[in-house]
Amino acid sequence: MSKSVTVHDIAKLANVSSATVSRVLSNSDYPVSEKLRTRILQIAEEVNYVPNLLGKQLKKNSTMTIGIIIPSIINPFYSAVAFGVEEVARQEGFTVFTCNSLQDPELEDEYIQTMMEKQVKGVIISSITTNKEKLKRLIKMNVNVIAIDQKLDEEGISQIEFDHRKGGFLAAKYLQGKGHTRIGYATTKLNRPSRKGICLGYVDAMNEAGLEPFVEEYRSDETVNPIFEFETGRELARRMMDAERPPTAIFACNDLLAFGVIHELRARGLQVPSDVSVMGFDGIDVGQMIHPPLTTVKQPDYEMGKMACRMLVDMTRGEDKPMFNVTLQPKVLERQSVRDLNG
Amino acid sequence: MSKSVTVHDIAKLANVSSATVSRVLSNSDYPVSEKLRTRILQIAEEVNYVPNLLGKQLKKNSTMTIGIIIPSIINPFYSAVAFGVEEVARQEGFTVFTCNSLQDPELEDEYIQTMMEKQVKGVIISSITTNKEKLKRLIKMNVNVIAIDQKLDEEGISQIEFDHRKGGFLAAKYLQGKGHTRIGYATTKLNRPSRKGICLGYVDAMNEAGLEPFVEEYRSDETVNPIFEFETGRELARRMMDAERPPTAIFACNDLLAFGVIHELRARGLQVPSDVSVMGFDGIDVGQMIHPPLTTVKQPDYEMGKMACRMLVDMTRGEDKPMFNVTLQPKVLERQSVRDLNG
DNA sequence: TTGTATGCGTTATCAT
DNA sequence: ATGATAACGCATACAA
Repeated sequence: MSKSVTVHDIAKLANVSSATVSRVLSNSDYPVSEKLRTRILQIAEEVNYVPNLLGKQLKKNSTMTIGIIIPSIINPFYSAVAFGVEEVARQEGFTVFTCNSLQDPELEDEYIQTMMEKQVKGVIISSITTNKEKLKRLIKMNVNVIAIDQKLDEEGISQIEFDHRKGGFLAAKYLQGKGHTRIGYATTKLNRPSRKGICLGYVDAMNEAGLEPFVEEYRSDETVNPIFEFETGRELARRMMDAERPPTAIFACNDLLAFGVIHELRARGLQVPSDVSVMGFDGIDVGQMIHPPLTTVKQPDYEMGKMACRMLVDMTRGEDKPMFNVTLQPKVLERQSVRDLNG
Repeated sequence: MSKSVTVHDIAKLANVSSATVSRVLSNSDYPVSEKLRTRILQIAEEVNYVPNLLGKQLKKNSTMTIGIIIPSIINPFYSAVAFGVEEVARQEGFTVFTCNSLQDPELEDEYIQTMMEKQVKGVIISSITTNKEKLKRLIKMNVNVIAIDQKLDEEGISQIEFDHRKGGFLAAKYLQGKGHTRIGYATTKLNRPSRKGICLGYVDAMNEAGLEPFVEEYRSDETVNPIFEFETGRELARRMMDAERPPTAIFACNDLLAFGVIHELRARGLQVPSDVSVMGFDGIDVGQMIHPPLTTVKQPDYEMGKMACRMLVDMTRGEDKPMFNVTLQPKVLERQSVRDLNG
């Protein structure tokens, strides 16, 4: 446990000032003679010099780190987002703190606080709190903030939105196009804008076609566990198929839920899609690994992460920060879980 | 973009010294009169004081941050590990840098370097490089290191191992117990100890039973993409079923691969498990969401993450660091993808 | 081209 | 109980 070597140590060894050492080792464009430069580099190499970024960052008042706050890295959707974020962060020389808020407002605020204290340059957040005080403080502290997934109407925050409503609309329209008229929507608690958006879009499409919406909502509060989503899907499918007029197609608010729906249908001896069609939402990878491959609405998770980080990095660079929001568009991923009732 | 407020600012406002302010705001046990304490706390509150951890950490030469280096957060197995790590880190007041090495030795070394420079207290790593020089430097720098998943025989590194070999053995034995004699093992490239371990265990069990091993290896180098694993599974299943004596049971080196195997079998009109049985390895959550629910060998991912972080935290505390390794034991998760050929 | 000296925000040591 | 000051490791304004 040797004390770590500093620029001063190297300065002594090289018989130069620490300023010169710093200039060399920090790749400053400040002129230093080749002779000294090589000598210093050599010594640094020999003694295994490792710069202490704490000192540098304190001095320059700038850390090359950002934070990402998401409900849970276990959720395939968010892990794809995080992967995208990290990819461009790495390319740009940033390191990223990953924070799982577990959908707990207190935890979320706690993490925001920590990010401030650790002096991150930016935060990418999927926020679920209703009280945005902490978040406003973040912005006041000159930390760049980008909201993803969950809409966040606060001044000074750029958004990467996803058009959930249009996604819901497209899904219902797609099912209608396949000849379905009795289309159910299975959703977890409608307590978040994204969920409401999908539902609204679905209802729009049903109304537009003169069809009666059939929404089944799981009211107990959600957790962060993929299996919970799966089980919720089973329960909702149960309820819907026990209804007086069961649907011929079930549209689920996310893919994991759709997996549960399919599971329950099969348990009842129903075939997907020949007996009942199922459609998901999100487009996670495993959707194409199950049987039947899940037709779903693609929400570009990985790309969303990359884009968010790209915007963040740009913001940290440009002095004049052009604020703008991006709205990503949904796309139907046509696979094999929907039956065509036409002809 | 107001300059952030420091202990000195507060000191001025309260007409006290910055030392006193620091003592109060850092919850020091150094005695400060109640009068001053409350006044300082009040002012800090009013001016929205946010401590700059950079200064504190530089001074104390200790950051409450750790790093986790894994191949890819997109892989459900590693995201579960990361989730576990983050959970206990949070409880213990640590923040975690998440790093995806993408199985690239250079990237891995780069991240190790960054972790050193950022002065993390510990690193949890699933290392795939053969050259462990950088890692040794880490240890010399007094950073605690815990190896997970991939074995790492270096002095000063604690390991959380998983008994892959026994896992492979158990799987083969399980299939044998169900009456299977022609059991194939489908694996990605056998270039990592963990994969070799599973294979060895499988071969052990086959030999022990006087059965002929049947290993099909995908030789091209793997990537980090779950879909790649899936496709690999399809390809391997194709090869195995095209063999002269196709197996009645296929054991895959991970669950995603098993998904691909099942997919390919179905594409050939074969039912799982009535025609061919399939067994996976890892026990990721989605395994129970597909059809049929996948029988597999559980590798305790989440618990592994928690345990690794717990050990790490303990190491950062205790002055005398008791080094020890943990070997987690495999367990067969009996679900419905294996047919019982007996009676 | 090189060196000196100061400060980033914090805490710890030593006086008072 | 409180204050003055130095120090953590680094980068930079200024002097030489």
